[in-house]
Amino acid sequence: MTTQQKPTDSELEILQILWKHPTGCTVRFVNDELNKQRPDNEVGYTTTLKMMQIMAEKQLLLRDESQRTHVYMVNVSQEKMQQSALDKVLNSVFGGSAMKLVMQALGNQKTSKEELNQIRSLLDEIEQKQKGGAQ
Amino acid sequence: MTTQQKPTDSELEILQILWKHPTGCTVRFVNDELNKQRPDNEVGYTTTLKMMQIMAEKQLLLRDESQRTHVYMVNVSQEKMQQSALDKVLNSVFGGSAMKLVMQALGNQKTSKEELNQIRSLLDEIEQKQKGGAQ
DNA sequence: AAAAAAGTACGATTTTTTTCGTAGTTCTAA
DNA sequence: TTAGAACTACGAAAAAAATCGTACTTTTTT
Repeated sequence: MTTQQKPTDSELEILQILWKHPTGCTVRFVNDELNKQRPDNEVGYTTTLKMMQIMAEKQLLLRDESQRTHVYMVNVSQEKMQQSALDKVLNSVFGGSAMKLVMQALGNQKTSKEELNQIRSLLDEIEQKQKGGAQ
Repeated sequence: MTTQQKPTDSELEILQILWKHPTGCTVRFVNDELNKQRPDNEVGYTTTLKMMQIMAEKQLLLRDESQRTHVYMVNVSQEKMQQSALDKVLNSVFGGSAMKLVMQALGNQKTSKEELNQIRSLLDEIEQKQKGGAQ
């Protein structure tokens, strides 16, 4: 039943922009942002348009057509996508071990003391939940 | 600098098997494993063969042709691939925040108490390194 | 030693993803 | 009120990835 939403890489690129602007964006805006990020290898307006139309078909986006200039809004939660992307990486390169993934992510990133503590808090929280929460 | 190796999804599927058998595998073996994992949607022998040949060209694999039945060995470290896969996810869905990634990974996975402690140790270690290590 | 089995090579097809041109519409400004 | 700018729709080309068929060679079996 899990209707595996599986955005492609360039869909993801677009989604990212939309997530930052949850109130909705025009194609023009997204296209500009996109090309800001990749000043080499620019992409044409109609390319982005087509992309977003397809994404709307797939229900990844919603489209407000009440104005001439359509406004698109993201229709999938970032969390959900994060989780599914994570799952994929987990299974494809970490052999399913979340631990290893976390270790690697922590090990190779510069993480501030503050962030480290934040993670510690999370660990405590998880442990609490497991203790009390039962089952 | 980093000659970004970027295996495709099905290349990754093959790499995974090879990582589990670092001494080398025949095409036949890999193909069988592959189809074990996806009993629906099986893939033909020559498909896998072709795939692995291409991967050898790309230097993802090494090939021992001394025997008639060629033996392939993985030629990229799992760590490197893990890191690059992680980077990709990091940038494509987590807006570059390793923290968020870790939090999400920990939050949504069942993590044993032992593992949690293991992570705590890692945190300590990182902190130590940052304190003393300097430079 | 002939037939069958197991391999490799390689071109070609199919499928998926990305990109864009063109046509037609609506809005804007001179 | 007309030229140009900004949009959308849509088909289709281009590029990338995945799959397979066929021909040919070497082993194995009988």
